[in-house]
Amino acid sequence: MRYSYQREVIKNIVCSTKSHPNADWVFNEAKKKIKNISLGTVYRNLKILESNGTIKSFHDSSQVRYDGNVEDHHHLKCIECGTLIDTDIKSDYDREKIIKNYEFEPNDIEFFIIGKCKKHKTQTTKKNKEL
Amino acid sequence: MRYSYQREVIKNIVCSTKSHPNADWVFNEAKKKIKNISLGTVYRNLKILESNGTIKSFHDSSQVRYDGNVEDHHHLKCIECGTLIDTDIKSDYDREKIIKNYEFEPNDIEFFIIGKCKKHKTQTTKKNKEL
DNA sequence: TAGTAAGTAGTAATGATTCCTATTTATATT
DNA sequence: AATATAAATAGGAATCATTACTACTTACTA
Repeated sequence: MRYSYQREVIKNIVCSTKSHPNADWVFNEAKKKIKNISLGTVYRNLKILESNGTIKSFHDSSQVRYDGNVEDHHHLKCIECGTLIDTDIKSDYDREKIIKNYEFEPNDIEFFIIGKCKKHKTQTTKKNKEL
Repeated sequence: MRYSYQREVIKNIVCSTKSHPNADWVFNEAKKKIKNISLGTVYRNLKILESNGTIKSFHDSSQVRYDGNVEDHHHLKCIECGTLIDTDIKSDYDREKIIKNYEFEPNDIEFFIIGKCKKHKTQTTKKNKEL
């Protein structure tokens, strides 16, 4: 693959944030470095970087989000503000059972814990914790 | 809420299939019963039925899919053909750890096992099973 | 240092979903 | 039963994320 400055910039943007940005956010950041970069270039390179294994992606409601952290990890998602929080949570499932019962070859999992973040959790929950 | 024949038809369509349909599929099925039903009506009623708790929804790449099975269950998703298979798999995570370490109030999880279905799994996997 | 194929900018097209509005309809009230 | 009215609908326009297209530019090769 040929070198491209645009791709280099895009990679650095995604890999230096923990904000799980979408293409549009990356595009706006990239414009700060390359005034006339095009949105199509951003989309194309995000895909290339993903297929490279340089970054990861996941679907968040109607958008694709990118993650420079390629280590195996899962996310907490706040239903109030949409914030995605990195965790070191391991999720567990019975791999052998899936292979056996469903004749399915599992490769990967998509796992999100949906709820309310620190800022948005209810008083009730806070109280319950204290009880 | 006022009765609507359109909503009744839409509910029955979603609740009588295990195909995890998107709005467009439901629309086409509904047209068989109501020739001039509009796509907007389908979208609106799917949302209503979901907020009702009558059906569930989840995001599958760029689309929303609906599920008439409201029991707690997870899905296997084939990367080759996109098929979504219902399972009775339980996924496990450390709820207390999330509350404590991340000050997060978990309500729900989204869990997909990604891989290859019976029709598309590799010979390698089949062999490995036999070893 | 020129040739060429990969990459880009800019813009048009697409596909899923939502929005808008005039018309229709379920239902509550005479 | 006839009427009023607010909710629901059909049909089409608008939106938003993403992809496709194409003429131009650029990294790399010989």
